[in-house]
Formats: sequence, structure tokens, C-alpha cells
Amino acid sequence: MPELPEVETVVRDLRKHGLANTIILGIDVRWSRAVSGLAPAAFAKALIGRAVTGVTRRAKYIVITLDSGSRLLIHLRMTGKLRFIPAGERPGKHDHVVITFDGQRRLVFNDTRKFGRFLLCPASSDPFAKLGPEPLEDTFTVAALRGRLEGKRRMIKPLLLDQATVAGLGNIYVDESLWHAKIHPERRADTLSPLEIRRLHTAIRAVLRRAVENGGTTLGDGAANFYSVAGHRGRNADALNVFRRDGLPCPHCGSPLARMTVGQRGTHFCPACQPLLISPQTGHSA
DNA sequence: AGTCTTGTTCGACT
DNA sequence: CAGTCGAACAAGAC
Repeated sequence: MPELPEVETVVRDLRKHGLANTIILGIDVRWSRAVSGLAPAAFAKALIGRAVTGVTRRAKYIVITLDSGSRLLIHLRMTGKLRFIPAGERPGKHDHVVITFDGQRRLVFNDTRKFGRFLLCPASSDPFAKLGPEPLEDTFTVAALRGRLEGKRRMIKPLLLDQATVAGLGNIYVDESLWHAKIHPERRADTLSPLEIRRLHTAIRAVLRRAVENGGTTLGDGAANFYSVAGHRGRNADALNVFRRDGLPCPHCGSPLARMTVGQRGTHFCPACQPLLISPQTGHSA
């Protein structure tokens, strides 16, 4: 499930493979709905002959900038993967888009669940207008987070999963961040104390930074899990403290971790470290 | 063999 | 408008 750290890992991998400064020679759309908004022929026509000028990330989007000024966005959603295949190798099952670059490089988009999308955005459009701040950039200060939570009556977990609040967080890193900050996932955002917001800010950045350093999180085996462009597993699974660890002891207090559903999402937390009780005296978590 | 799981977005509804 | 809820997407795991 690629979230910010996994997408960042993919983007760095693509750069490492020298994707910037290549020319797109061919596009093979093998499943047309993998491309949003354009028919395969129009998509191919817009891309073939274009030079790639850069590869970056915004939220969970891979952003491939082109010399035409437009940008090719790739969202991996749940099971999308990019990998280079050797010349001669035939695309296989769930390989939905193949891009051929100069130098015989062929990049394949593979997606078992078919949720991932390619999106071609003209230079004039701003596809990121609704996204919240990048949590690892310097502009994401405690005050910035406080501003995002201000006046919000929603539960903190669904609010953090909303890409308009903070860009790039997903289920794994929200559960991990809330555990580090000792905040119950169902806490109403506008009941968080300044101290709790500060802890949450620190937690989000530490959790994401570590996951990026570890090349993302890969849980279990199987094709549906995260693999970087080079086919490597993420090494961050060992750094997780609560995600999918219900029943195991809390690394902080030793009491069993719990699982519940919050906003229709599987949610992992420590009932002892992250209590929901509100003290009437302070309005802060007990 | 049917049910569950999984993340995100979007539309409908309150 | 803010927020909640369910649908839709698709296929593998169990």
C-alpha cells in the first residue's frame, strides 16, 4: 500500500535508473482504464517523442515532468508497481501500461487490483490544488498542523487520512503516528491540546522520515505488497510498533495492542497508551 | 465457493 | 458548508 515513503522510494529509484533526460519512444496501453481521461491513442500521441525533464513526488503521486510542459502523474493506489523489464521480455498478467524509453529501457506498470491511474496534466492545470502540505517539508510546522486541525470536529484518524489535511499519509503511518503521539484515533480534532498537536507533528515527521530512510514498508509476501522499482522490499516493517500487531504487547507499556474499525478502516492502537477518556477538568486526554 | 479485505475518491445524504 | 456514509474499483486470501 504505497503511502508517502513508498512513493518517495519509487521516485528515487526512477531517478537512479536515469529516467530523467530520456525520450519516450513508445506507449503501450494494455488496459485502457489505467489511463484517466484520455483514450489510449490520444495518450500515446501526447507522450511519444517527449523528453522527460524530471521525476518528483507530490503526496502519493509520482510526477514525471515533460519538455512539453505537461506532467504525467502516476498514482499507484493499493497494488500498483513500476519496474523495468529487459528488452525481449513480454509483459505479463496485470501489466497494464508499458513505456519504452530510448536506450531500450522499458518501464512497466503492474497493478493487480487495477486501482492505480496514469493522468496526463496540461501545464495550465493544477492537479494538486486541493492537497494539504508536504509533511517532510520545512513549511510543515507545528503551527501549520494546528491550522489544519483548527475547528475540525472530525475524528483525528479520518482527518489525517484526508489528503487535504496533510498530503501523503495512509493507514499504516497514521496508526503509527497516533501511537507515537499517544492519541486515540477517534479523538475529535478540536479537542487536541497544543501539547498533543506538538506530539503529533513530531510523530508524523519522525515516522515518515524513518520509513523513507528504510525504503518503505513491505508487509508479508505476495505480489500485492510493496516492491520498489528495482524489486527490493521495503525495510521498514521492523520499525512498525502497532500496525497489524493487534494482540502483541505494546512496545511502550506492554499491554496488548487492539484493533478496531474507525471510519471504515482497520485501526491499530494501544488502549492503555491512547485512551479516549476526556478529563472534564482540562479537556485533554486523560 | 462465498466472504472478507484493502485505500482512495466521489457522490449522496444529513 | 461540514461531515458522514456507502459505493465503486478488482482480485487474491482464506
